[in-house]
Amino acid sequence: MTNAQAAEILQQIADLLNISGANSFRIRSYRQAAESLESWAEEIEEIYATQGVKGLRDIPDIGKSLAEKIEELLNIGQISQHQELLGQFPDGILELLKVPGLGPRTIALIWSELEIADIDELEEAARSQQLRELPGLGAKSEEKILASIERYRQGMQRALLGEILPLGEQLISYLREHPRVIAAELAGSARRRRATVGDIDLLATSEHPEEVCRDFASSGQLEEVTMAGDTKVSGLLAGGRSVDLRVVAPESYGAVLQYFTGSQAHGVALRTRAQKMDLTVNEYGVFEQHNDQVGEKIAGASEEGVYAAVGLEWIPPELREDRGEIAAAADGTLPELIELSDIRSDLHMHTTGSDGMCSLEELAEVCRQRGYSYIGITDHSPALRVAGGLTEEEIIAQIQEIAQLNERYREEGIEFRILAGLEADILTKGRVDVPDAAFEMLDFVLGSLHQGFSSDADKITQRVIQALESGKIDILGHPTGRLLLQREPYGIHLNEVIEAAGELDVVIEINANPRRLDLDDVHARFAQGNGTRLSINTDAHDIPHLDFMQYGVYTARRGWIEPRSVINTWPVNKVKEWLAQRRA
DNA sequence: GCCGTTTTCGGCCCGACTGTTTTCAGTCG
Repeated sequence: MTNAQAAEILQQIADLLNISGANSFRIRSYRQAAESLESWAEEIEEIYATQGVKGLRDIPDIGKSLAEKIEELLNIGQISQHQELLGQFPDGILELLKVPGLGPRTIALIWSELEIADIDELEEAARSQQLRELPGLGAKSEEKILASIERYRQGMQRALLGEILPLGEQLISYLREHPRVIAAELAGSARRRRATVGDIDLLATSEHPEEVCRDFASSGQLEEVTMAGDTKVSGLLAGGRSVDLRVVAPESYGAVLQYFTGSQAHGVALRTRAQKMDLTVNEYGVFEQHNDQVGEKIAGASEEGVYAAVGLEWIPPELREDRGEIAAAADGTLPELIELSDIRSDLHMHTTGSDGMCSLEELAEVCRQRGYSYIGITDHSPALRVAGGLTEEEIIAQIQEIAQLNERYREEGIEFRILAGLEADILTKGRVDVPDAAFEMLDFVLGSLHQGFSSDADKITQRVIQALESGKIDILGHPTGRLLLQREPYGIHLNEVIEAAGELDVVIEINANPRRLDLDDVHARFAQGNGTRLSINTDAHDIPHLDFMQYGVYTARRGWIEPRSVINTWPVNKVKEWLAQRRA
């Protein structure tokens, strides 16, 4: 039972309680607990095994009652309350909540009055005009529900940040070029750089919002406009991705930006704090408040001002997930987050030697021009034949080629070095696929798992830790094998691996490929807290992939990572010393 | 159901929009 699976069950309980009309604060408790579990790096199974129920209660938003429910879940695999709730409603009812515009009250109504229990029955009832007979629903509601069902069935789900960010930035540059726009910014989860994003939220400020809205709606940027008002435009891009634009006056820009960047949990925490200071925060600004009387506005034009008004330092968007950032901003202990400009090298990339698209020399030249001061070449090891794994002779030949290039840089006085690495497969029983003679000559080895994903978590964990203990791995590559929106991570007790890596002085990679982002933010933060070092690498197989570095940095920032924890912010000599120490 | 700068009991974020209503409930972000 993983934390994510337990969180999913708590969310389902919240949904079912919602439909059954339970107290809304109670429902919120389940949701907050679910989110808290998802951002908790230690596994509940392990916490419970070592510390019992008491350990579970140390997780934020888990109290006596929920700790006992999680205990039940861990012991017998289910929660009786969850089963009872499931028994009260038909199977399709939870899916109804996914239809936009359809909420728990309406679902409860149509279930109790018409026994509608799934989307097909709902569609039928709307078409045959049965819904308008119910209190609070009319002909318009039927139309809206039919349109929503159609949109839901088209199935526009979340997409990779790597796909959304370029689209969002293109829309933002359109807005910035508009003569009436003073400033424009991407908001929502894209601004927080979440690994996956749903809708694209855009904000702009202007003295003439209605003109900006009108022009944006008719600009052709949107394939379809679904709503066009004086301050708000909604629509769909070609392909169906939905976009919301809001345009506000300059005096509210900071407040709106704060408001629509989210996350929801961060906003709630911020406004709760404001309340205690006799202030109220909304999307227009921060206002004084005495005995429910809203008074003078004290901030709103800038985001910095909004945070300052409630006694906080400005919080970088990547941290706004209610994971302790408000307390840190109040104490002045926010982390000095890593930035792209701190990165001096990329230690995971492939050449035509294995399955890459360009030669060693070409790749090195491009990296040098990008401003890196060194790189690590890591083609695949012999066992990975499908990806053109190098033979022992080929590895040695590549090491010699690298030595020649480095010699040339030295002669020409160029401050750039190539480290000879290998992406070695971690084989069964923790054997590392690096030939002995090659190992002696390589600068470093990056170890990765490419096979045997389906074996159980205990075995995979054991296998990886054995590989780390062999001393042959300097960096552990993409440690969970996840492919976002596509393949779940293989079962592995990641925090055990992170702790072992910390003890053995092995570095863990944040793979920057937007499809991977592996380690994720939550575990990266756990690693930093544990003193385990990290390395942000692109795993580039072609020149354009070198741009993935930004996504790795975003993930690190979401994990509160500071430059000191990331070895490829170090100068090359420090990395070499560290490697020499390991070999010794 | 959680939690404590006012609290171990009594609170718990805020406003816009929509459709159905004559003053509001439901949904969303």
